[in-house]
Amino acid sequence: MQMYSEAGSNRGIVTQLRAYLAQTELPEDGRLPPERDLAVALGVTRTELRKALGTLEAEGQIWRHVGKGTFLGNRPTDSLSDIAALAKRTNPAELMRARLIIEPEIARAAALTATPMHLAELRLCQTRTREAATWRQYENWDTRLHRTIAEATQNTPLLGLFDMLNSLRRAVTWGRLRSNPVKPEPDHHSFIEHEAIIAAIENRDMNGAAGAMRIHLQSVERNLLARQSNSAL
Amino acid sequence: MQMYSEAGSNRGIVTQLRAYLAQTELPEDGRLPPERDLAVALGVTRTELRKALGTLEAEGQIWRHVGKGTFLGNRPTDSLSDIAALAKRTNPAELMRARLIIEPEIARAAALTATPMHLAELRLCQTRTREAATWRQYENWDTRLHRTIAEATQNTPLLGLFDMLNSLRRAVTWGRLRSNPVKPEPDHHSFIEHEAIIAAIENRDMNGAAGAMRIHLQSVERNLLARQSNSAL
DNA sequence: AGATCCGACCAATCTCGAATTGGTTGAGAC
DNA sequence: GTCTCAACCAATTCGAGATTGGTCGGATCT
Repeated sequence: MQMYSEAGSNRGIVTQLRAYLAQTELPEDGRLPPERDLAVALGVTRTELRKALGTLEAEGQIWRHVGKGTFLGNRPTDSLSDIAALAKRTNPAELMRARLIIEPEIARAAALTATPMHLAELRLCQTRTREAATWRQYENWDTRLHRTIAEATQNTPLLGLFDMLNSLRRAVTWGRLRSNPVKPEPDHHSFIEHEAIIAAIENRDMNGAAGAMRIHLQSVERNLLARQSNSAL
Repeated sequence: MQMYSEAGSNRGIVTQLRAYLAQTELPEDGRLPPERDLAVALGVTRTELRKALGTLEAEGQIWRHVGKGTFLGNRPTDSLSDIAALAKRTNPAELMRARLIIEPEIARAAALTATPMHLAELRLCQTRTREAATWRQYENWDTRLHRTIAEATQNTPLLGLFDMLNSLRRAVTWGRLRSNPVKPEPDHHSFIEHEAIIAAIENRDMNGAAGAMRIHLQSVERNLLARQSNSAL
């Protein structure tokens, strides 16, 4: 707990610092010189300078970080898509909720913008998942199917969001082994559900695509929960 | 263009390599030894080994990258949320489409899960945007308002997606100056629209929140397009 | 001849220690 | 007491050297 005198030379140094910032050409990233150099340049003590910088920081004019430096403007959002950091603070259930919110809307958009090329790719993926000899192969084609839907939106940011969700999924699920070593059953629920999604996209049925995707993800969610509760075996 | 003989010793080395991969304990990340070491370990030439690795890569069993190494499994998706790279391949219009797809759904989820704390924060942001003396301040509180809505979903992955969209927005819009130096008008369209969003969330009206957010973003979009077409002035 | 082996080189990437930077503490000057 | 100064701390960045997959040309073997 520190009382500011606010009447001493502090005020003067703050204005001096403001003047410096106003007249000095800063580099691209808005970084200003290190405290040690800046103190010499302004002819003040580092202690004094730091007090002034503290004032400016409290005002939100600048932000500082150890090892990085002092910067002009607003601190960039910290949690910017660091997959690993994000994965530690979440869990499969929460991730599933996010997927249930996002992916149906992606499917809806895809129904509007998918090209014949995308439709052909979807059909290929569907065939390959049915033919898959191992779970590994199945998951590869399943992943590709879902990503093709995201590509079909022809929207780069949306595709980026989808990839982020996917990376998260891998990071969160990471280390878990699939309990069932055999290949997927021919009547695996995903086949029918995938078919519904693809059909809706082919028919330009936006609501249908979103609904089918939601049903599919809910089915996957149920499967996930069941597998978790069985893991005690 | 290279013709594979496919009948020579190549086949044998591929199987030898498969056996090695099957029986060897690989590190966590699925990385296998450098080609030079592996060639010695298997008692074959690097040229031969590389031919076999090429076959496995064509089959999708492994993937390689200069400086990194050779890895088992599928190559991780390249476009994994690299904001800067993503920003170069998109544009404000496309980004706006993505926001129109995602953010209403976030608002919908927020209406279900927002706590009194979140509601208070939203009210604070709304007040501050009205009081803002400069566009800079206005944008700070506007950004915080939208982020609070994302926080209100209490879903970490969803918040991560929102932050990614936000980072993208800053990166894409980067360098553009606001043409109007004065503070926002008291009847700025955002005030009413924000009010509608917050009210819907307070009333737990999920459809209302999603709709209000959609209307708001469409309004922002119109404003953006108008400003772009005026930029010739 | 033709394929193969071998060494060398290249560019992308990783590694890891040294330098830089904001934050903190304690002794000493005023 | 208050301020100054130097030293130290931990987070971060920087940079030279080592690694690694990819490529080329001459030597070697069949």
